Amino acid sequence: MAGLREAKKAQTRRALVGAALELFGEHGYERTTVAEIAEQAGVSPATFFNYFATKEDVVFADQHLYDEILREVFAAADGTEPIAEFVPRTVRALATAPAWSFPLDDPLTAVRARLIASVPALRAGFLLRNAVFADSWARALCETYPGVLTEATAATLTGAVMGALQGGFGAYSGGEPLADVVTRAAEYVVAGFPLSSSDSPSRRSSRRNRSAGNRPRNS
Amino acid sequence: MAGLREAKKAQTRRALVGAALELFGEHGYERTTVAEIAEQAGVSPATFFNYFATKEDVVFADQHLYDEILREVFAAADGTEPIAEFVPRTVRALATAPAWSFPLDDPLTAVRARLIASVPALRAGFLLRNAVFADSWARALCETYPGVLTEATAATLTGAVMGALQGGFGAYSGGEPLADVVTRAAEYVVAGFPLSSSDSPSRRSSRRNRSAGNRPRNS
DNA sequence: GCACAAACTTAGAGTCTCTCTAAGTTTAGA
DNA sequence: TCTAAACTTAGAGAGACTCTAAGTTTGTGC
Repeated sequence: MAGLREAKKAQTRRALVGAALELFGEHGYERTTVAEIAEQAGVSPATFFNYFATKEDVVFADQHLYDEILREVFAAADGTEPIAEFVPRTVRALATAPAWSFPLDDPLTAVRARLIASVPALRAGFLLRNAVFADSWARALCETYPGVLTEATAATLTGAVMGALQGGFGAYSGGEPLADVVTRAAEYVVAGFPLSSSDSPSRRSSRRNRSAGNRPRNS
Repeated sequence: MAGLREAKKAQTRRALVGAALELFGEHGYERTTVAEIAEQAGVSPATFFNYFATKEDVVFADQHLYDEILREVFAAADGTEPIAEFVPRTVRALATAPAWSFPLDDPLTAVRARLIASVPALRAGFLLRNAVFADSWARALCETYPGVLTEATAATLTGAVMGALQGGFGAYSGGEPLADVVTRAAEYVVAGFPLSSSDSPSRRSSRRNRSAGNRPRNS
């Protein structure tokens, strides 16, 4: 029964994340001290740093879940699927999986998104984590498609995809489901953006059908 | 006229940047204190924060020069050049202009590049500045090509281009001139990556249309 | 030259993040 | 129950950064 210690740790960790996001949402990130977070969670300030290396880390507590999704997608890949389809499919898997231990409709989820978008230090941390993620993504692509992709091309590709996701996410204003938006962004990156004047935004959907994913192969 | 004061300020600023990069290169970023930088530059620690808001800022002292290059490129643009050509041309302008007040062969330039690549805090700051840069780039594109680009598409595009540059730069190992590498990366983003097996990297220049897959593929 | 105003520099006190160490407390397993 | 490992904690301290008040230098009008 080695469960008691583990359960207590998970509980403390969760209490710290919850307390932090609550206080951040109420008073702002900079104006909330680690001491206040620890007090709200019922532990000492020293314990906070036992669970998170930095104050920033508490906002990205669940980042590692995306790594697992990536691992799963690549574990099921055999390198026969065209890269131009595999990459957008990977993006959709990342966008649709619930990689966050709070439910999507939890207020703290919204607080977290707003913090990352508005606090420069957190945005920088987010971008850094994404860049590291893009690095391992590129490495995995090279291993799954040996000979097809150079390291430089893979790094350029995954960097572009992550950049497109970030840019698209920043300009996202609701409406269309986010998973569709980011998947299309990935398709644009691998297959090219619709930029010629005859390919106006209003006709984008017809172009999208042609590009990747599922079928209508009516070229 | 007020020339003496300006000159002295510029001299102090330059002394601080030089002292900082020298000490960073010698002892590392974290192990160098602001007090040491100030002493080496012959001013008080308080003065350091008169010139730079943070210790990190001293590494990115000349970032604003890229903004000026972007402004110049867009000032000379009239919106008739195809976006698929204009964007890579912009990238080449950014890559070839000497946007750094130390010469390219100055040892401090190499120190700076190595620091940004190896110190997480600096890499994060670099990425944040790039993201802000991508934002204003997207805004300028929307203004130069009204009606052709939505805000979301422009943000996705410039995000992808910056991401591609970062990824390609990270995997850069010399050989080909860097300006060529990043310009080609931008071309990949706007027009699509050469990903099918018949389209090997060596003959990318003959790649013509931007459909997702001209793929004779054995699936 | 001289005095005044603005710009610039500085010391000092203080807050907060983060590190490290040593000591106390709790849990797992014999 | 006893022991060893894991976990928590207080306390001391370094260092980035802020703020204020005081000193110094520079440009301008006389």
